[in-house]
Amino acid sequence: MVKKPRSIWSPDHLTDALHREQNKLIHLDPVPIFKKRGDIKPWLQKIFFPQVIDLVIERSDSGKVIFKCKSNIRHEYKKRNSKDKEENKDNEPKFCCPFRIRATFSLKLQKWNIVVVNNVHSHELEFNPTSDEYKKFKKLLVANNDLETIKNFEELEYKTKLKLPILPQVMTCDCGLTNEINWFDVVLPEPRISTCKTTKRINKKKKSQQSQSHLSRNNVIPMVSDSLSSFFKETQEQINTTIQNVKQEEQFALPQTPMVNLDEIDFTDMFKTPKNNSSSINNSTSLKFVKKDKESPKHFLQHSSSTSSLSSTTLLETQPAMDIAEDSLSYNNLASPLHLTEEMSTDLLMMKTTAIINIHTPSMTQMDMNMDAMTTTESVGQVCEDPEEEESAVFKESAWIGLCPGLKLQQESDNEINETTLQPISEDRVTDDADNKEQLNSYLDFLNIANCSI
Amino acid sequence: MVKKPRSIWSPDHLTDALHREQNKLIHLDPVPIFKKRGDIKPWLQKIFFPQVIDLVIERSDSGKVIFKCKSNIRHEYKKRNSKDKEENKDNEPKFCCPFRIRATFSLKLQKWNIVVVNNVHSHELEFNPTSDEYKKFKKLLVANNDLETIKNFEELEYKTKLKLPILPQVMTCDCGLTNEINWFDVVLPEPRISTCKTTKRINKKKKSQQSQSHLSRNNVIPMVSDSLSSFFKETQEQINTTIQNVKQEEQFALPQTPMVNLDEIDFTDMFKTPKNNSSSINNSTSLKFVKKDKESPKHFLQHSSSTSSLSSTTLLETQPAMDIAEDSLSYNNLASPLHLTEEMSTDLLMMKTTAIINIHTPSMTQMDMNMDAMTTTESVGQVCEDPEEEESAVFKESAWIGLCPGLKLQQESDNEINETTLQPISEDRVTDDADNKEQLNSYLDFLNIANCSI
DNA sequence: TAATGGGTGCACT
DNA sequence: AAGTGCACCCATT
Ligand SMILES: [Zn+2]
Ligand SMILES: [Zn+2]
Repeated sequence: MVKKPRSIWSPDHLTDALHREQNKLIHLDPVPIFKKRGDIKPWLQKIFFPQVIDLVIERSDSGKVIFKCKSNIRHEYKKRNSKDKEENKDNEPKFCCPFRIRATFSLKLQKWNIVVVNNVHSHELEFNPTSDEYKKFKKLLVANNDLETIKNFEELEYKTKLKLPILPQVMTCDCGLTNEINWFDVVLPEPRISTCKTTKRINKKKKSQQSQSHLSRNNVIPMVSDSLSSFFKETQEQINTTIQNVKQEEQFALPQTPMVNLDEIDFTDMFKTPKNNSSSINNSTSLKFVKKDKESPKHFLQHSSSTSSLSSTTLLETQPAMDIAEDSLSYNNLASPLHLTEEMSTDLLMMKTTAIINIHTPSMTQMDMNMDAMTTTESVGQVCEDPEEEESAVFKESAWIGLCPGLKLQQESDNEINETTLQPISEDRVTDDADNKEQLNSYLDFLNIANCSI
Repeated sequence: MVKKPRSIWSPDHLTDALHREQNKLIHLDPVPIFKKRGDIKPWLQKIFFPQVIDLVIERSDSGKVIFKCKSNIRHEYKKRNSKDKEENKDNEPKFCCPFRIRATFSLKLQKWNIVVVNNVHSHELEFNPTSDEYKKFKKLLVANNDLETIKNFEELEYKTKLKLPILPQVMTCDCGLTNEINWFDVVLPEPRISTCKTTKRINKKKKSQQSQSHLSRNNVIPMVSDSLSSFFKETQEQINTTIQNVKQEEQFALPQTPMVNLDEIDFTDMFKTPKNNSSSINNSTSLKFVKKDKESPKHFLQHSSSTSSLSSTTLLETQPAMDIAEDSLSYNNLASPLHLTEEMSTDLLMMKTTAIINIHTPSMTQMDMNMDAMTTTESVGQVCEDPEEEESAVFKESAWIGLCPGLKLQQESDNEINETTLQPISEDRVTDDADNKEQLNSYLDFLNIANCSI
């Protein structure tokens, strides 16, 4: 049983936390002292509505409150498919988003601890000012005469109406390093998701078409940034470790932490196709890391809001990458170096930051991710399999799977790819060199499959 | 879409209704005038606790209340399997009993109508005086100072403790014909069920062993009575039709209704093996019906509590019967006459009644029955099947199926039989003649498969 | 509360 | 990320 890694974030930097820690528990700290357990939900809503997450209570008792996303399956489904009711009724998916927030009362500390348990979603996120939860929330704000918050949410509603950016907002901090860090002009909040049910099978031939159509929607950080960022995992882990130490030892110390200077990365041969055998995955990267002093790693993490959280589409079209995925689903670093084109370098420069680049490739479908998370549990079961056939596909089952009854993992076939409902980002900005592009795709496949979160 | 047949029963004869009408809607009439919808549940509990059915509300609003069996999956499961918790947690079935009672407020009639919607269960029924629902119910009785009911339930508890018969009770009626009708000395309430999850696959060779072990438990009406009773379906239907008419036309008229006089049944060649082709199933039986005047059919039905509701075990071991089942799952009468041994005749005489004999062969497993009920709905879906394989088993899905996520119908194999958790009744009391026995078994198989409810 | 079916928030157990 | 009893919803017809 593998324990999920923990991270600790201030609620003030929730945006960052949610975008970075897709595979970690997110402990929110500090949090207010709640007098009643009923006070928790409004507080969470105050910080999660702007994250376009509509919370409801799943279960609660005197010592625990479990929050989840409000089910909007009906609306979503209707929106997508207003006709063919009879036929669709059966296919209508259950709402099975695994995102949870757990609030538990610690008797020892006499306070409520709040943890984001599963920071992924099975659905698109959108701010819905007409939702019941939001209406109730606003009523409460009025009742509490919380004018400041009311004003903020009126602004949020206004922005939503005008299709202005919602999530993109400067994260202010008193460290003096925040100013240059800002969001790129993302218009709509990006789903940090892929979904189990909205994962569609499309013919591989349609891929470029799809990319094209999606390209025009958002103006986003090019994919290469995400790809590149996958190289920094090791560094990030070192930093995280250090941060934990700092937290425990001395809050404001400035430890010697390995930092990445992009100028010093060795870009030679970066686009070589990755080897097909999984044993090579664990090799170290060819990146050279340089230490950069006089930077607080804590600040560093907190200011990473400049990175894009936009998810790239899942592109499982090349066989090598798929083989790797099947053999070894790991978060290890890449075996081979990545080749950077001039344009990529430009993109990197545009970021004007030495921050570690976050990658949010919802590479696996949501269910894949659940499957991955599942391995941290001990439960093993059979789902949807004839008990007679022992050699038929048996896969581990978790409570998450249980949320989507009737769901079955799809097996890849050669001429199909999984396309999620995510907006793919502009592939063509990466390079015009066909060869390089193919190699890049191979890499992206791998990155997607490995679900790197650096 | 086939509509489920309706039946109308007085709550005073609920025992009969539940034992007879396994495949019909049971409209309870008359029912009290309920002032609040909250009054419905206590009233239902008052009459359903003695039926060993522990009701809870599934869903309610101002215009309807849906009741279902209280989930006791935890207890049941623990009882059966107290160790291996970790492993069992995954296999632990969801509670999926299809039994429902629907109370709807009729605006037109300004009254609540109560209908038993699906009179089958996926679990054993047992009276549990320690259940929460029962405790709450008793508190309410005390609060209402309902001494009579309190006394009755104390008696019920007392009987339960001493393992005395609970359900067997004389149905009193002012018609003067009730006295001779009584329950046989059944000690424990018999489950009118088989269950989806407790259906076990055992080797056919163990069958006689199983029968033997079960034989000693209960003293019950021999199986032949049930078998014989299947001949009376047509009559029953005529009676039912007549009853409907009587109800509508003249409540206390004494119409000329076909009645069965057992002395006049032609028992010749009764044990011939049924023909294998389904077309013969619809033939009329060779029974001779004699009309018996001066009997109210209404009374007749109401006094049927003398019949046994004990379910026989599922014996799908003979191929002919199975073929019939596959070809045509119907409620039609038997094609061939049934042969009665002397002992059977004695058994029949023991019943001392001309009441129609009820047959409650939970022949199909619970899920089979659900599947059958399913055909009354329009929903068709795929469950647990790879969408890629079009030729793989696809079966209709209903809401009931949905109650048991991950459940899959089992297909019969030649050397296996389905044994339910039901207590099989004494096969060897029927006859010692091996030939006859085999023929009888064939018949029983058919009866089981046809799930006759006469 | 036209009748009838189902989803789901959430606190009790 | 307890399972479920129950009620406030909404859906279709
Ligand atoms: Zn979600
Ligand atoms: Zn039941």
